[in-house]
Amino acid sequence: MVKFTQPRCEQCGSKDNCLFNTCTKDELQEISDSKSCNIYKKGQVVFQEGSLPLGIFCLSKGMVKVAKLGSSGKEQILRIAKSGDFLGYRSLIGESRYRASAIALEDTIICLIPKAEFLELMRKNAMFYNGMMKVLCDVIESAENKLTDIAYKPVRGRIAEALILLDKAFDDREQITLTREDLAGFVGTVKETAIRVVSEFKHEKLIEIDKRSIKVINPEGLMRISNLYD
Amino acid sequence: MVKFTQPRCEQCGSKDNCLFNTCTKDELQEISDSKSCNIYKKGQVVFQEGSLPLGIFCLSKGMVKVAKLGSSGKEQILRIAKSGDFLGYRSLIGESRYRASAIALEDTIICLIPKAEFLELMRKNAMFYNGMMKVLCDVIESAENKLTDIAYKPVRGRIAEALILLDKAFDDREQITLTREDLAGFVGTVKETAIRVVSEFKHEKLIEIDKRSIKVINPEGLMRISNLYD
DNA sequence: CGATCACTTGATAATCCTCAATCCTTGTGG
DNA sequence: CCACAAGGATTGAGGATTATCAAGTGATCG
Repeated sequence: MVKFTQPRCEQCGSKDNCLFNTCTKDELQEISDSKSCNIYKKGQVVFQEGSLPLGIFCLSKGMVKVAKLGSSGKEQILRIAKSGDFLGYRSLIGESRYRASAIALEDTIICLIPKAEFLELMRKNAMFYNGMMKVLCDVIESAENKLTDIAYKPVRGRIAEALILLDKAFDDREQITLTREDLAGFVGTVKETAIRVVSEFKHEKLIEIDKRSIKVINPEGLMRISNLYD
Repeated sequence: MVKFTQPRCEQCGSKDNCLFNTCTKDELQEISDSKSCNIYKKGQVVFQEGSLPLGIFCLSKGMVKVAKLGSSGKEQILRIAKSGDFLGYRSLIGESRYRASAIALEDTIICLIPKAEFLELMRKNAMFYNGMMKVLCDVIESAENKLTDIAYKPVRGRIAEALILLDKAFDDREQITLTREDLAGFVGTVKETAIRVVSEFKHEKLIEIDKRSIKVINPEGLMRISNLYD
């Protein structure tokens, strides 16, 4: 275990694209004082489907997949969280166990804000409360879109769409560094099928492959494929 | 058009299983004064995907499907709302257009509470605000479950699961009166496939069919089939 | 430099969709 | 009250899509 000084929200590199930007200086200080931060290595589990939430996680640096186990042990990735995003709020607010697991896609820094502190903040800060509500609405929207896509859009269209989404999500890296298996889990198919489609896209010059990472070079083309089935 | 006296929340048959049960007498009166109610006949559209929300709908009597259009015009049913349920809150709170349509499954009575009134209520009544938040969390949970099921659980398992869910949703009727096409839309398949599976379940004595409606007679058996693929 | 993990490819098979034809139920107008 | 129209339910055949299984190859890392 690396020695590591607990970072404070005030200095956090993600403080601007985080809902905590609705907080006052005092509130931020209180959060900083009460939270506890951790380094999670690639592949490490942040929280596990079925366990009880003790607070909410705030992703300071890195990327995390939020996934559920589906039939025959296949993993459905619900969303990919980036720095500044919260994790585990649904279970905390909904007062239930985690319905999905969170797993680091790379080495990350994640802080845990205790439940009491988070609820207190929601009570006190209306902007924060409203912001959380908007976040919940966005999550609903994207889940329902994904649901509809998986139901009726063929894999080819879903992967085209996913690559466009991921291209935006990974914008600071210029490349999508997801495993083929994770990409498959993201669109609800299996590794082999994902590989075949990705390989098609490469031949069609819609993407380029550098080692394992994918670089989108023709987003319009992907968009067209995605919308072919609308 | 039938003449029809505007019902008031205080007398609404669904007032107990409605979030408005967190409201004070005064608040309820204010809502009643500001809302406008309507009869929607079976098949009638309550609101349309893509249009702008003017308020939230409260379902006083009847059942409504909330559905999105998927690829090649297929309809994905996101959820089925019952009396006491709200409709259209996601778009209102998320400040977006409707991402799905709501269509009456039978003759219904639905009230429209103006946006301003609803937002005012959220501001004033913390219990109501909290209740809405819980509702949003529940919607996320069920959307994500459905998403995962559609991704990896075969149709047979999905229909078994849906019949159990619908059996509860339709509890006051003892029968599930969905069209086969709606059932198909609910689980993300096509009419013919749904028909075949339903017919299998009938032969396996898990359900009975009376005219068009489905009656679950062996929920455990359906549950077993649903979980076969977990 | 072996070993592990990710990626790739091909053959095969299961699942599910599409299309087309037909039947049954329900409601409606004469 | 009956005939007919319309919509829903059903069935079968055929085919497309996607999953599964097996057998590799290439990359990465201690």
